[in-house]
Amino acid sequence: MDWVFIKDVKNYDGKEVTLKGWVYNKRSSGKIWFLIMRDGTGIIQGVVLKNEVSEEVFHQEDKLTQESSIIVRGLIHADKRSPGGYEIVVRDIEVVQIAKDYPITLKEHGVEFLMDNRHLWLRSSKQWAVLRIRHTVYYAITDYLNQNGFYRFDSPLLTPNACEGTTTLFSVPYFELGNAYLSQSGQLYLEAGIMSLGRVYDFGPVFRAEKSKTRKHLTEFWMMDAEAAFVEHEQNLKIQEELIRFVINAVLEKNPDDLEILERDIDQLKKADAPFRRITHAEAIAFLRSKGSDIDAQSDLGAKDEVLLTENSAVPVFVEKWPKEIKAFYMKRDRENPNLVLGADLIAPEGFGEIIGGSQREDDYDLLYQRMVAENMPLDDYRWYLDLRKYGSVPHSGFGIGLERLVQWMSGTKHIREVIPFARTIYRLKP
RNA sequence: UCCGGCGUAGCUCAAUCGGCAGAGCGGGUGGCUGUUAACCACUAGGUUGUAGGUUCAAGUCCUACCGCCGGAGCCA
Repeated sequence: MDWVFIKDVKNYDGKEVTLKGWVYNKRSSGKIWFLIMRDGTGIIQGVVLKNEVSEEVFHQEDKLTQESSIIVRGLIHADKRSPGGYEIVVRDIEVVQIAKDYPITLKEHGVEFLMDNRHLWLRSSKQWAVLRIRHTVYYAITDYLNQNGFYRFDSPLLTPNACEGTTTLFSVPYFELGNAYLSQSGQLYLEAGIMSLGRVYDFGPVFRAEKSKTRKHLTEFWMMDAEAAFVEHEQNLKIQEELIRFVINAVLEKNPDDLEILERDIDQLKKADAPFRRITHAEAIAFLRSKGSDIDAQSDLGAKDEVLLTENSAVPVFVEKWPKEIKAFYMKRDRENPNLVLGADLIAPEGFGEIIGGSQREDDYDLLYQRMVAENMPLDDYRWYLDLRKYGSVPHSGFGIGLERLVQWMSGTKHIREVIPFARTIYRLKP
């Protein structure tokens, strides 16, 4: 008898199969009982009839508890009364292990309890759906890049210094060399990579030791950094837009069931697959002031500002051309206005906030050097980075996507801790 | 780090003005042949976060501490 995955049972209508998985729920009614089981690929209802199975199998109902592991054999058939449209008429149930006192019920639970039991919470249907969407987003990003001439280039996670110098880094003892720091971005290394491979990306965990305490921050999160030689600001934005729209379409195509489990408004995602809006930072400030904000002209955008800027927009919004003072040292100056840099943040609609930060990079040795001196950066540690402007410097651009932010938006998840298997936040390191 | 809030059964919560600690879920026992977070009956389950204080009496009021949640800043 074939072992099949629940997602494939529709191909086995009228056939006997074996399913392997876990008890999700059960309902009994005297001489008939229903077994809801899941196997990682889907969920299906089993029907156990008293006069069609042995006494022993029928009385498994007494023993089976939520999340007990089981192997079920039976006949697949379509039935409208069954959730999912198919069910298995059970012939035999083999118990692998009986779960005792599984703590997470199908009722409501609090955040702290669920996070303490994250290792089990992952099995719940909404968490399962989010993880499947995360998988799609991850592979859609790399598919797009691989199809567009980007090579995967793995940046180091242990680094001698801050990438941007501003945020706090986690430090770890490093033999005789003092402290190493966990990377907060592989970008600078990617800039070396493009001089070899032309277009490169990395995709891995990065670390921020800031005591951020919001629904969009993690101390460990996954970032995809891409970098491309001879690509300037305009083309940089074009690549970003194509990539994000590629991801939207992948999720809509591959995860309709998951979006439904999450009660995600699919129309919102469909509407976002259209040309993105673009405004300059100065226009953003003017707009926010017209809405009653007293935001400073040299100010970064706060969470509320991001919401205001996108509240009437179905598509993501690029905010470009920022005052150089509030952006990183490596961003290239705007030829038309030396007080601005050619950077852009991409803000997702529906209040999900910034999902991409990118820029054209400064490729002029002297300008970069001056800027680094002005920021008191340890030049010795960045000699190699300056070298890139000495030996065949080219215009180039890049951007970084926060995977969890993007998954948050795609899945419509309110808090970022639910879109990564095991969230690391300021007050949580377990499980 | 700052501002605000919450800690009561395994879980989610209730407990009026300070006056006998309770319900649903989950567990256990029994019933039911098409259930959809099934339902019905019965049942076990408590150091009210910790330490002090006020009071005849504290889950409730006061102080400190601990834990957590939400938000801000910073960023992806």
